[in-house]
Amino acid sequence: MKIAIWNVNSIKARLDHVKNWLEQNQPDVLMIQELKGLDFPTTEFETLGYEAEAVTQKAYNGVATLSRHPITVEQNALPGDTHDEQARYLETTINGLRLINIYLPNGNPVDTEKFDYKLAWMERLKDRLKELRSNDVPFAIGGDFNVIPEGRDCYDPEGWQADALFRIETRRKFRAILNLGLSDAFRVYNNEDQQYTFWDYQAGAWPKGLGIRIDHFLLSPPLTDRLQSCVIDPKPRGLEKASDHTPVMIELRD
DNA sequence: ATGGCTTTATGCTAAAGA
Repeated sequence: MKIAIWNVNSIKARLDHVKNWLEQNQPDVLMIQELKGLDFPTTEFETLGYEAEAVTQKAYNGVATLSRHPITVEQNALPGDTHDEQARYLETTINGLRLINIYLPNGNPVDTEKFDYKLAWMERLKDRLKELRSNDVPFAIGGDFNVIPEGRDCYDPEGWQADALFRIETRRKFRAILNLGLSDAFRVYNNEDQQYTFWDYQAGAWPKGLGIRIDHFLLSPPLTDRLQSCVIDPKPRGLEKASDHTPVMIELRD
């Protein structure tokens, strides 16, 4: 089973890129982040053989899960705060697998409530995943975590130190989530440094190769044991009118 | 660079992203 993630930075602006990528890569599931609008083009994907479930809001955020197999929606918001209106979480069951699609808050600037919201969101996420682990529900969680796990996952660790994506508080929360027994799928078979999923639009970051790794799959133990590969596909970042993120895809053995 | 681009909003500038 092939499962992919991609922060598309507006599904409207990136529709053709996403359709082309689906046709070329044929994943069973694609979890999309940053839809950036209320409308989701469901029928465009049905034409390609994908069922779609989307959680959207006006202008910002938004996540959608596309699947060749039937989708059961388990949660369309992260439990733990009924006042949280932001469209960042979609938990589904597909082919008997619990697949969680997240767009974790950015958190900048760090001296504002945005950073507090990020850390609180990560704490709620840990609670939810802990619950699934306690109930022995195997799961894969994927998406834009807005977390640089280690210094080797960015081009300039010193320069990123004060940023919400690499602050020590952020990495501690990320580690606490991993310590539920999850694995960073990319690191199961790949020990290379400077492997990125995002390159800024500004300052020639893409042509200079200055990126960060912030889009991740975390797997619970039974799925880690089934992991065959986890690959970053940098090609879409080089297209005209590209998203600033590029897809990551895992393959699980039957 | 105190964000150099990019996108959404019912716009003619602001907000957000990372």
